[in-house]
Amino acid sequence: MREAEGEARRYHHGDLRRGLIDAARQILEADGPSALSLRAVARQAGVSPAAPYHHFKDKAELLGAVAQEGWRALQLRMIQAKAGVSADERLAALGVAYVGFARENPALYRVMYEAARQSQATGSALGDGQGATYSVLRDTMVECGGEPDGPDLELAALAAWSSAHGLAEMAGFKRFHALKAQLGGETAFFKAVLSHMAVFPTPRR
Amino acid sequence: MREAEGEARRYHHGDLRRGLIDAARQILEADGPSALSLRAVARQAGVSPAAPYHHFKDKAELLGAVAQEGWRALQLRMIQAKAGVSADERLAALGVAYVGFARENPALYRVMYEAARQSQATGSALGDGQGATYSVLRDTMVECGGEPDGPDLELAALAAWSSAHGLAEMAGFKRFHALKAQLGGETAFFKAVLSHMAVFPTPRR
DNA sequence: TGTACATCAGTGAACGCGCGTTCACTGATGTAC
DNA sequence: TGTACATCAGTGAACGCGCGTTCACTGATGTAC
Repeated sequence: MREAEGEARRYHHGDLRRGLIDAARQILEADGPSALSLRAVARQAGVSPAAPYHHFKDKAELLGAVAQEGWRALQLRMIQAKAGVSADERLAALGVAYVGFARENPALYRVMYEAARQSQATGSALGDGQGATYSVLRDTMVECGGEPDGPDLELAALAAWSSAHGLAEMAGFKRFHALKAQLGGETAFFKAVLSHMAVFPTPRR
Repeated sequence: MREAEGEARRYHHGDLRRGLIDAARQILEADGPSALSLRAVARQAGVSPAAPYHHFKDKAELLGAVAQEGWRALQLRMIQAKAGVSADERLAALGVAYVGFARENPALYRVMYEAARQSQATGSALGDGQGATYSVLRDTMVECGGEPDGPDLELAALAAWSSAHGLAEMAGFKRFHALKAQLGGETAFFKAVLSHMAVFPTPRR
């Protein structure tokens, strides 16, 4: 399908920039990162292959925008997750939120890291979504009693971030399906694994 | 350059299968996974684009072989790392070995996981290098006092595997360069981060 | 040891494909008077 | 309110490219006698 809605096709799209980013996400969800070409995005948005160039300098810039929105969404989800949770459960909540997001949007998640690596390689920080998201974790660690600005806080934050990222990537492997089922679902599974990582303290009940 | 050695060019390569896999690794090291096309591999091996088809069914099979060798190498490195190390330091040694390998061969490491995901998606287990490597970790956990075959062992092994994988992916970000330098090098850095993860017990000195 | 021949492992040209990007263009919109 | 015109946001055709794969071929190798 070329159009999401039955609306009459207009020569001017209205907000094609938005439309292109949405189209990219639809492609990611449906066919994964390898299907994400500029032409495919234009096709999905119902527009000619040249149209995107009025809104993005090149393919990299479009992908960067998609990634940036992804980081922003993850960040918001983490902020929501920690709201109203007691200090000793806050980090665990953050971890579950992080891994949950990554598992629900695996292709987008991949693109987010690809963009972060890319923007580091090219030196362009173009809206450092990864940095802002990482800050949410570090701030939370301080709230939960971490010594601010010491190497120990940084180490703990990196350990937590790594653990969550690693789990997000591993959770997709069939090898762990049985374990997941045994524990009664994704969320319980995430909690259980995270509770084995010292940086995600979970009060044992 | 088309030939690595000054040896006279022979019509028959001798062991082109080997040569192609080596060529692939050279490309990975030099230009990363995105440069890894069948044609590029043939070029690097000094052979026509059609030649690889006498040794591999298609591109996926070649990449699978490269990945398989990578998993095997990682496995050996882990086995070496744990040899002759006392039980209470064995897991930490394994973690350092794992992360070290991934950091020294980042492009190969990426291809290894790509292949693992792929072979899971297509159902073909074609030499499950990831499985064998994971087993080294799980076996080590049992040696170090884990209850065999319980869900707890599986959880701990997954937690450790995730942590190491996550750290391997994060260690490349500039964000952590200062911390790495502060701790005095890669290995010390890996040890420090891993020691924050409960599943990698490190005796504090 | 020499020769005929089957088999193996290469070649090189060609295929169709989808890609990112550019270009001259045109239809729609908004603003000045 | 109507009209001229600049600007904006599209079109569609074309570019060159590298890709994976196939094909008919040929040079090299090894085996039977």
